[in-house]
Amino acid sequence: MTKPVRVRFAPSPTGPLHIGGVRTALFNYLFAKKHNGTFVLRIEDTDQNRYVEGAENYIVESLNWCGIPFDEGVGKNEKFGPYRQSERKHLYKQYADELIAKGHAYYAFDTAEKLDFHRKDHEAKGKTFIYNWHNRLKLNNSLSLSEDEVQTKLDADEDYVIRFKSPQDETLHLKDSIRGDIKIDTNVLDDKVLFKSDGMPTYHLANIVDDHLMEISHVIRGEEWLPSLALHFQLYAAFGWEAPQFAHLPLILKPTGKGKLSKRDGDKLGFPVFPLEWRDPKTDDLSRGYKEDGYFAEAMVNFLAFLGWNPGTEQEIFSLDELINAFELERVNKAGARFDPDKIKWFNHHYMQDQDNHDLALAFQKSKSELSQIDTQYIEMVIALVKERATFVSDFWDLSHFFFVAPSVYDEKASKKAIKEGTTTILNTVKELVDSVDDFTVENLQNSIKGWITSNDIGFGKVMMPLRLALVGALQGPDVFDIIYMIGKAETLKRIDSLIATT
RNA sequence: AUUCCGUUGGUCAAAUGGUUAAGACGGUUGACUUUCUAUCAGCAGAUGGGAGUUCGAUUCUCCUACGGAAUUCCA
Repeated sequence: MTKPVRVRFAPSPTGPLHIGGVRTALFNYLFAKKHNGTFVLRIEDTDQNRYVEGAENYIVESLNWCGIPFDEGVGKNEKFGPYRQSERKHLYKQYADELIAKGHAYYAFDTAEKLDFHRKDHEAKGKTFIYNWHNRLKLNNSLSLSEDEVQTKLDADEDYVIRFKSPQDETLHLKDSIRGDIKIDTNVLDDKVLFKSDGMPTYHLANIVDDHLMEISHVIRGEEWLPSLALHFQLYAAFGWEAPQFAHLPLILKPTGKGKLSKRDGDKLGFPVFPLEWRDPKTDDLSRGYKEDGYFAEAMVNFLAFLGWNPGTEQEIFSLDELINAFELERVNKAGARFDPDKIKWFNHHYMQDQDNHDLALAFQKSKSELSQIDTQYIEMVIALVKERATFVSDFWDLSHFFFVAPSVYDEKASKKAIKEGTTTILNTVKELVDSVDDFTVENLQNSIKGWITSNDIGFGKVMMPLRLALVGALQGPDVFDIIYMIGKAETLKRIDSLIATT
């Protein structure tokens, strides 16, 4: 008796998909998979003016990179195709006509300029202009004009739009899975345009027709659509169709300041808002992407899943499968969530630890010309040592350059802290000790040097700090003995000599 | 201006009509008898305000404040 779950993600190709869109897609995907349903991608390109070259392809690639590919859509399992609304253009007019025939819609001949004038005029008087029962008889449409006049205009090929006839004095009861019941007084609704004079439907009509034709069972979309819900409900009723269930996701807000996260915030605030980088075909501006910035798709997905949803347990790290399993629409929050760039870094650091060292080594090697001649296996061992401190592959060089190149300068502060009276003598002894270790292992090195320190009661700091400075050039990095072992005896002795030479 | 939605520490957030209101990020302190951006441990920090219902409200209702969204022949 329950219908199969079919959800859709329906972006318009007006630019790159931003992080809020990715989250909407993700929640749709999770919901679909959880219920063995189908995740549909539909391209809502009814506004030809805003069409951007490459945006559609970008959307598809982004979903793929995130690991949440669509099951059905453009170029894939086209059972209900086509999936671009521009290619479905011929479908919509008949539905608009049907509404006119049923008395739910009407022709309107008012020009955009005229309406604009009315809006401004009302605004100047502190009122809001609403095209509805209140004033539609004073305007230029098939309700105010005689049948002959209307026919004459239509015959003369005059521009017209088709508007929904919003009822007077009714109370609508809307249902939203996340927000519960919402009551709306129809008197505040306006007669929305359903069909534009350019022959294309508006979002509202196309959306309802397509969701119906594609047998969408649940509409999961952003909260910015909530004000349109009343219209959409009425449209389903006017057609006599069963409406899908609606769920409006909370907005994603800017990390600081006011308002929802917008496409321009990213470069302004220093973090990406797009999954992949995007070059604007018109301006040639490049916007950063999570992928190129070194984020792992799993980390981004995990983070995004927690923006507006949580499992109610203390678990925070979720694989995609675990998310599918745990996801429930009922646990989605109502309030908008602020985007936190720090938290996604934390997720990335976590996922970094799970990455394969060999893969990381290859990525690291590719990113740094200094490493091109170095044995990948050596790089892999280095990564094993520094990974726990890394959030991105791009962190590796700062964390590990001394495994590949001897320090050329010594950090000033560190030198002050590490080099004291007697340091030269100590370093000379360390050299002898290192030199005398025949079986060159971390353990033997440790036993030798630590043993010497303890038995002579010298103090670890006095030895370890200058030694570290000699090897690294600063007071940082992994265990000193690991470093010695990795760079080898000869290089170690050389570096100690270099430091002694400066004192 | 109007309509709708929302409001738990700086941020993400849990929980309940009834003891000290979880946890995470960030912050901070300490430990790791060598560093640290890592790790571990500790600490600080919250139910916007006002009424009402109730024995009791952060939880339910109303008002208010604040925030957000929408009011396009954009989606």
